[in-house]
Amino acid sequence: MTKQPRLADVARAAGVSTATASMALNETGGRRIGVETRERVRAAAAELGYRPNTVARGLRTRKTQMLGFVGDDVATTPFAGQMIRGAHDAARQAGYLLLMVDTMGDPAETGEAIAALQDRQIDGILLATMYHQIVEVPAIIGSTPCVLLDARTEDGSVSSVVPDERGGTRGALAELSAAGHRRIGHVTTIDQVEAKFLRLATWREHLAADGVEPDGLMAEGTTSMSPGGYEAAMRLLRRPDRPTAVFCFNDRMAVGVYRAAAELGLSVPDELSIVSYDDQELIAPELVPGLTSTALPHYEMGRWAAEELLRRLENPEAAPVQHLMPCPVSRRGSVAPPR
Amino acid sequence: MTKQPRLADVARAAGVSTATASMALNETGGRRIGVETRERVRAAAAELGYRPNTVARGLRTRKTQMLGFVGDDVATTPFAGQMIRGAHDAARQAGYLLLMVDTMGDPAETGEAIAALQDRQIDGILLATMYHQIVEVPAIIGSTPCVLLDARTEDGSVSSVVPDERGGTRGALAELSAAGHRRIGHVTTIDQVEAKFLRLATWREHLAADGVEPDGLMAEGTTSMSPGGYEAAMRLLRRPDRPTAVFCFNDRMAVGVYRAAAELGLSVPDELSIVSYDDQELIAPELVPGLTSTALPHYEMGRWAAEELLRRLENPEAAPVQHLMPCPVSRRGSVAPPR
DNA sequence: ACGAGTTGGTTAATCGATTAACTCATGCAG
DNA sequence: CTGCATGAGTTAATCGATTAACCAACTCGT
Repeated sequence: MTKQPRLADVARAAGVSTATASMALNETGGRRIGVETRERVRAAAAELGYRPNTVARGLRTRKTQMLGFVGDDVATTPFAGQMIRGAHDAARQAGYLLLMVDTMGDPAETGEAIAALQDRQIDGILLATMYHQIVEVPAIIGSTPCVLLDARTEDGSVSSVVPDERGGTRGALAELSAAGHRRIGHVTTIDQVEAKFLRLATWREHLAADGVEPDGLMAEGTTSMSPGGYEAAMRLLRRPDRPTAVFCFNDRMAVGVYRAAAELGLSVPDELSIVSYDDQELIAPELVPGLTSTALPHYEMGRWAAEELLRRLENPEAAPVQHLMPCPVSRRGSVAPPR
Repeated sequence: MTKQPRLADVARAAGVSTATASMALNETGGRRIGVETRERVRAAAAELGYRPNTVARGLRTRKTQMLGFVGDDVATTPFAGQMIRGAHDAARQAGYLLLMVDTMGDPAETGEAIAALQDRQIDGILLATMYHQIVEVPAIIGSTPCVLLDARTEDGSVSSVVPDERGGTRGALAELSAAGHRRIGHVTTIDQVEAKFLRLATWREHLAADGVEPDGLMAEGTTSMSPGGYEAAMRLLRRPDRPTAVFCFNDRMAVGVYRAAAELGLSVPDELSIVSYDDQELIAPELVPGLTSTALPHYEMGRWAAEELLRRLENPEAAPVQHLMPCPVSRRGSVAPPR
């Protein structure tokens, strides 16, 4: 295979200068280039199979058509893939590619990662965390356009997208209320994370709006099937005044709740309705009965973040946007009217 | 913040030419640069916070310190993350970054992805598939160095790494044999994939070596908990001469086998031992009892592939290597001696 | 028929490094 | 005292595009 043709080769083949060739191919330079010439250049480029060298172009224009994706743990969470994919799809549609770095949650590593990306002249950075949290943007990011994914800053100085936890929680609880439940329990995590606070607060509000006292209706555990979800559910369900339905912090804990219910002889959903959060592919649809669960919109968040970043590249002066992505409920068989 | 310093700025600050500055910083050009000068340049660079512009360097050297990672489905499989992470870690350690593209399994898209990566002058390409298969390398790849990840070619003309399915299967079966099982059933998938063929063949060999007839000991189903694993297991376990142990194609199907066993009143592991493949984080350790399962070494394969690719960049003439990555067994509670 | 606009290009500078080729002392053998 | 290494840098070309600044030839309005 001979060497890749350069712009100069195309220009020569079309009998014009490289300047003309460049302008013809890029539709740039206004009305300068005649229709017939443009066609000739196009034909020559197609004939030679010319592909512009993005590195050379990048050097001149300072734009590389690459976006940096910095994640704090790409591998171990099952959600990461969807976030990356969303960002990837949006980027690719616009002709951009994603340059990925995983920092394993190490702040020093994050700084180096951002620097490494900047060295490569990426056009912008997506800063992703693997669960919803409040972060500070590293100073090194400087004036590089940046959007936060599944995270936000305290002051809202940077565009960001996070799941609408309150809306998602209301959606899950609405499933229970619609079925007639009032005494709705909550099995939550001991981890002090943003998602916990928001889901817990929304659950409290929901009960309050319904005139129900939350005392004795909440139990905490580690974020795990067992002992976390299981033991918390046991504490909740062994009470004489046990709830008729439970809202779980997430699907993994919900597995423990199923187990506890089975052990106590409570059939789901007839004697105990269950709703949850996360809608994990390997869990929610596979439980018997299927678990009604609110999905975290990772794909959509990834997509939105990349689109927002691209928008900011066009228009760097636009005010930052804090976006709440809706969390849709996947309705399955774990909800029924209370007995 | 003022503009990034260029090499020329460093050179001026150190009172030398850019050529000298470049050679001093890169340890290149042999003994040309005096010790004292080198130090002076180094100090100036550090002082100014100089970082070389990789785009400019790439244009000149035709090396971008970037590797392309082309996956056929980055998002939907839970394994992808580990593969990416392995490749990422190896690349990063060597100063490389990963440029990712997901083709969603579309061959046309794959071609475009490779072209897009080549336009960006990536130094090499990792071609990953999300499950072990035999592929052809797209012609467009030309002379770009390339390593296959979780795939191989028919003719072995390209370096590749795939899981050692036979070794992994022998490992799983050895757990059962060591416990004293001889009539070992196999629940496998109807999908005609490489993994199925290899695991099935190895299981047959294992039985043959033990003088056991495989008739009636195998059942197929879709690759799912239910109906796949469940129904296949039911067919196998309802027979009067049912096996005392089952080797499952993967963890998802094993969940169905657990369910079938429970339904038939067979306790695991006392009345039925179970081993499986994949060792999925959300499944194998969470079942009760924990499922003994052979892990697919995705992280290690990703790492090996990137390392091999980097080796080939150094030495493009080296003969291609077909690597089999060992699959270690995670021992849990699902195996006991037959009654 | 002359200056002012268009049209449709071309020339050459530039982006920021790397590196081949050259220069200029010095040292030293013969 | 000539001539050839050797050491330590410098000059300038180069990678492959983009684009600001020019330029020549026409078209018109007055």
